[in-house]
Amino acid sequence: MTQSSDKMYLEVLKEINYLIHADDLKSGDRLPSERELSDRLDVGRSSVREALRALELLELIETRPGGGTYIKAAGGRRLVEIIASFILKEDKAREDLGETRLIVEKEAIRLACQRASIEDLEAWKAVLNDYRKKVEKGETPVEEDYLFHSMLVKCSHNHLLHHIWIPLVEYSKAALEESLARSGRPILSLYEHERIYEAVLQRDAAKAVEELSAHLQNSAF
Amino acid sequence: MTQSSDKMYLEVLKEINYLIHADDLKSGDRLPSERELSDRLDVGRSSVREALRALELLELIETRPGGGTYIKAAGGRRLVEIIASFILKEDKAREDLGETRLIVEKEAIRLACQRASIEDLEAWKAVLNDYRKKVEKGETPVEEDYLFHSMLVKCSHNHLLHHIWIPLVEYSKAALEESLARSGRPILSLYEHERIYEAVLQRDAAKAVEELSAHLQNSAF
DNA sequence: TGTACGAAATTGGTCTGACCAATTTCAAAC
DNA sequence: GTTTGAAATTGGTCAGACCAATTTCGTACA
Repeated sequence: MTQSSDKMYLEVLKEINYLIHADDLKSGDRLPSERELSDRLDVGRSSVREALRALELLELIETRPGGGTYIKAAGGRRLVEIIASFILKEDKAREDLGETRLIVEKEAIRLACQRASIEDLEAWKAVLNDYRKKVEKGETPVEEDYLFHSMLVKCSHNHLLHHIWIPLVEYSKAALEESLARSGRPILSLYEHERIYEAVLQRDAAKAVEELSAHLQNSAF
Repeated sequence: MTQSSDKMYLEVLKEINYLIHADDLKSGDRLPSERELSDRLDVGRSSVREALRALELLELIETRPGGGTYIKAAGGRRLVEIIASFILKEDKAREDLGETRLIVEKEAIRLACQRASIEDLEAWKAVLNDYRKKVEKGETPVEEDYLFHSMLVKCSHNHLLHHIWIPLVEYSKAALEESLARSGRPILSLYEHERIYEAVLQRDAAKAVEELSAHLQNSAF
């Protein structure tokens, strides 16, 4: 543990990562206790905790007092909030964000046209229906809008693309809320969502991309 | 400091974030010392350190022994590596990787055709020349191949896209080495690189995408 | 007055130990 | 076999010690 110039917590992270790969640990599996890691790696418990806090913030692990430390399915939402507050102080970053989101969603919808299963499309339709109900009640469908786009990217069946997309859309949340708060925008957005959905249902990639691009532009993100 | 159900380190993160915004701190600015934060926030120094380690891993801050803690320009490379190492344990993930890399590079090269500056193109040409020299010496141009593609994505002038691309290509490194080790592949790859570069020089997006796609396919990643 | 040097102070890095709350495990009783 | 309670284990927080690295400050000298 003294062979490297890295800080202890980084060494601990490496060992944890190695352990996960060596033991083929998956989401839900339990890591050794803090004290055991401390003994095993011959470092102080504080160093172990520092490493674990870093992983916890990334939502890669979950700690339960008295229960232990568990691997978590990769999420990243809180992480995104934190990064956003540091990053989005520059105008260039905002431009790149919008552009990158468009790139990811356009490619995702192309793949969705090939790969969306019947079940996918039914789940997506349900989300669309929830959106309509919200709009009819005069409420702002922020969460439903998120879910609509999330389904879109999930229908690509490229998990990595979805992971990349999540932080992108989180950054756009504030802009989305403003957009949907504009008079008449929710019903128009619903209309656009329906056209996007129909294009994917018809497996028409060119039309889907066209409708999606128009939608994102009209949303003024 | 005892008003919330959150863990201490999360409370500390919130306060640090508040401090940064309140004092309009920028990259390079110094945060209060660990001991000062500990006093100010009425928490143990360990809790402060746990919070700082989490931010450090995100490369949002930099700590210098004896010197203090500084805000860093947002990087994110290590972050992405760590997330990827957790995500990329599944076969499906590997398929998604190749596909996602193709998506990112194709979109990047489209943007490069619009945005590459004269300086960009000169730097890229220099990389291509290094590649040629390596091949003529009979050496395997692994690093030069990486740099060629990195330049390609940088010419898009979308920093975010480049950040996303880096881990994608890191995970393709092994496959790249195998590919370039095949007899005759380096010279062929050089030829393909030149055609890609020429297309971007001509600002011909369709041709650039076509040449790039063929190249990535021939590389058999 | 300006510069150089050394000591003191400050800062981050690591470890240990104490103690508490939450959970899990284990043994005994029924 | 089930239930209950005690003991053990686990994470959470804090304090303190001590070391290495850096910064600051005071003094001496030109």
